[in-house]
Amino acid sequence: MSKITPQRAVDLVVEELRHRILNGQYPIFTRLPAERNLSTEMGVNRLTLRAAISHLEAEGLVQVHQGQGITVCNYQQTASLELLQYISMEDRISEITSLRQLIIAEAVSHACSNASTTDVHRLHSILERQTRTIDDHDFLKGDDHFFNALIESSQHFSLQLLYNSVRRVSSAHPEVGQHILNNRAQALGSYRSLIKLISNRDPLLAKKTIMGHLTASETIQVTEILTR
Amino acid sequence: MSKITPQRAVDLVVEELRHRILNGQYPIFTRLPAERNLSTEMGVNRLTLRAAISHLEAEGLVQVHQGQGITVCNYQQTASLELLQYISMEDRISEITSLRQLIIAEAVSHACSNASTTDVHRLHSILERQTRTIDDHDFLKGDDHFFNALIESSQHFSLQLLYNSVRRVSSAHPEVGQHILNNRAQALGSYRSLIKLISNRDPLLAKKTIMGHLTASETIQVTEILTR
DNA sequence: TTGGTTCAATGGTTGAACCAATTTTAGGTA
DNA sequence: TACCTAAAATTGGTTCAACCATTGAACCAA
Repeated sequence: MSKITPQRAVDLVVEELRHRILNGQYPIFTRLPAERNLSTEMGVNRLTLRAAISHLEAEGLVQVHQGQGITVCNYQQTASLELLQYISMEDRISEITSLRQLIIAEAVSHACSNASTTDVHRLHSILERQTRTIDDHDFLKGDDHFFNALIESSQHFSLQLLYNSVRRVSSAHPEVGQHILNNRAQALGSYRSLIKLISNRDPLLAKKTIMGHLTASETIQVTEILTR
Repeated sequence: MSKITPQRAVDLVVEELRHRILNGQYPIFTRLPAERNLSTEMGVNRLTLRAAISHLEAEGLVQVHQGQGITVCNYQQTASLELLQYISMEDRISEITSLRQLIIAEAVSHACSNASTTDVHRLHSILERQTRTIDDHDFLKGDDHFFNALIESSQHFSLQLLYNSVRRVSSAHPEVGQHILNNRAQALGSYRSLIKLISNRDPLLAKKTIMGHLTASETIQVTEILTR
């Protein structure tokens, strides 16, 4: 059960400022109001505002220079994937799902080389549990669990970190989760397929299969693997 | 010319704490010393320490709960790619280069559909300039410039953000840049190839070419395109 | 044992003050 | 007028001391 902690003042300030920046209220390369003015306007102490600025700095949204002020970054070139959590994706949902696909393909490919038999068993047991999961929320948690386990078994640290961002972005945009729920059967099928591909231990074939770049003969081969 | 600003106290604290966390001096799931003690130990005011904590929180390294303390996150599951800037990559350099490759493949594929003729001209002119660039540092800047332009022309916002992280990680690890410099001719050749693939406007073929997943007939086709 | 109260520890916030870097302004000089 | 310089104003950086809010543990009473 998640605890509902009333947000800290600093969090509210972070959200408000982020919102203003992403809305263009504080355009790129312009300066924010001076700390003293901004803190007064937002009804918090200057130090609270500064903690918020420190946070936004870490997100790549602003840059601070003593004596010069706080400048809005061209975040398209400074921010990271984390930014997607906070912007409306609308027609860009496909960007995330395709990115996710890309990551999975790469992860499975590496898992073919690096996954232990324990890893494979773990994936099987998660799949098993998912099969019996009815509740929507639980299913999404299980789905995340599966892919986390998959990526862990690839032993690819960079992919793991990348997937962390994708996961957060996904959960910030309910459409992504809904898409999974709308295709449960397909999801369960893909779990099974991915596990089989990993068990087959052919990195290149796995990648091609997931990305759909197969030749005719490869297609036959894969069909055989998946129906085995 | 980059200005050498003496680091702020808060930056030094951020670096020190990050170092302690990544070194395991503050193990995962354990609590940091209380703010009052930690700030005293580090010789800064509690508020300066708090600004640093706010930064580390944004990086996904710690979690703060009032009355409970500051807890070190299991950053393998909470941090983003940005973390790679701060850890020794050693044998993981290939992870970054392959990730970069993956991004480029996806970007070129999208550029095939979305790049304007202006974009292509721009890529040509960057390539032109790179050909005449001698200085190592300038070459790396041009290289970055080229791929930035490439990814911009893909009009894939998520990829752009992702590439931002990869760029920062790369420049944090000199080996990556050195690898490029050691293969200049190859780099220039790949620029040329990528431009041609984009001009050819075949997303799937471009992707397969870059990822090396080609059939015999496709190989012939690509050879023809690249020598055109 | 259960339930509530108290208390100590910890983070959250505030106000005022002063330091440091930068920009702007005012004045003077050529 | 044009340019340089020094003073002043602006802006972020840091510190101190105090108090608020939440949490967990210890304690006590039913």
